[in-house]
Amino acid sequence: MTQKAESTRDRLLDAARDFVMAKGFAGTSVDDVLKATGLTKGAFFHHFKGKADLARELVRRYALKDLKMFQEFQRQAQEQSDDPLEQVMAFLKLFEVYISNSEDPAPGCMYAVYTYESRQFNADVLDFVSDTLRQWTSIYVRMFQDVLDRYEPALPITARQLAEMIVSVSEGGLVLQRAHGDTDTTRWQSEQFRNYLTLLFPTAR
Amino acid sequence: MTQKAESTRDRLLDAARDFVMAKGFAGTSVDDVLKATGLTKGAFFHHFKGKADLARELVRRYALKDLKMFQEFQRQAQEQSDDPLEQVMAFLKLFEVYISNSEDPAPGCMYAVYTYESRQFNADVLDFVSDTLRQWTSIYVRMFQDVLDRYEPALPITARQLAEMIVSVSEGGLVLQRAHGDTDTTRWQSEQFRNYLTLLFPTAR
DNA sequence: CCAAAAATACCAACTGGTCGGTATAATAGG
DNA sequence: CCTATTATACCGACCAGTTGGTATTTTTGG
Repeated sequence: MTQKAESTRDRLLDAARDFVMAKGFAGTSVDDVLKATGLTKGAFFHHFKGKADLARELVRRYALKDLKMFQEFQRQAQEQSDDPLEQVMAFLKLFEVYISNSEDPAPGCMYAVYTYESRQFNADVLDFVSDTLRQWTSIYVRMFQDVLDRYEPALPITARQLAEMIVSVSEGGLVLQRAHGDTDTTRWQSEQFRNYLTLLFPTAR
Repeated sequence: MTQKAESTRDRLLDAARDFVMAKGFAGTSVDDVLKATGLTKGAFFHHFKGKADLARELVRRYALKDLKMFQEFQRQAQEQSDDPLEQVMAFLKLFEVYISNSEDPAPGCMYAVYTYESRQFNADVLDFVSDTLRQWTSIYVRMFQDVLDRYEPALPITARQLAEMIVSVSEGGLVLQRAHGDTDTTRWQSEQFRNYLTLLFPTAR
């Protein structure tokens, strides 16, 4: 068999992810996950020390996947152009396509779930979320720094400010998208942000 | 007595709000609220049909307060200037001050809590959240339409696009603010958005 | 105006069910 | 056979919600 069936651990994590993104972490019971996977307590507590351990592994796996995806987007953006601003634009477009093509009926960000249920989690898990968001931001910081190194902005602005703004816009877009049941609010917001960049760097092109 | 002590119902709602904003709705038990208020089951189920009823009343009260606050901000902004763009700027500044002066250690938006725990709530509650967010947006739409009626934007853009962007930025700012334990991320993001407006409407002033 | 009646507000104890978690037994693969 | 994995059975704590009751306030009718 070239492709082994999904491991029990991964089946548990996948099911847990779906429940957590729909009902929150506290709203997701271990029994929910077991019913969805057809497994039993024995399997669950063999793979996870407890529900808190599930929380940690869940967000760690989510962060790993996200990071890989962003690195892939960055790679594709870099091969599309040598211009740093065009690379940022390409990166954002890849992100937009990814979000609006999600087959998930109610996509969202797991970090947002964790931060809005913050008292459910250990400090180390919350620190991990905070750190990972900073890491996500710093990917953008590097990209925008390259832009600022080449082009003069129309307003005094730092790479960090721009990076934090697109992260913020993305998170907010996902909240609104979920609230309204859209598939394209986040993409729309990202496009708006690209408009802003166009105005900020008029010397480009 | 000129000022009656806070009603039992309001005490329950206040305590519930604090718990929900810290642990989520599913993570908040009725007993949590009762322990915090010193009340008992009898009082709770006298004032609310059940936990679902609490959810509804909680978000309705939140929306009412928010709406009043925004109307007050709008009133103050209008009396500060006759220029529609300056009014928007003043409104945003009032919002920024409000968010970063919040005594709440982890402020946030209740609508975000509800949308990220969406499967915990009845359809009518979720519809209410969606409608209220749209209402919030449309306050901005009216303000931006006044701006567009007077000034030519540097890029073709609609009032709705701008309105949805500032709502999105606000929601996202609150997520990041909670994640990092800041008090000023949201204010920072709103300032960025004002930069964008400055670039968009260069003919102003 | 006053007392009977009724509605309101709250309490303490309890119920059936679900929660996360454990102990142990069965099963399976190298 | 032996170890990793999964199933079964069970536990105490906690969950939302119910019950029966008691003050307190409001309404009503003579």
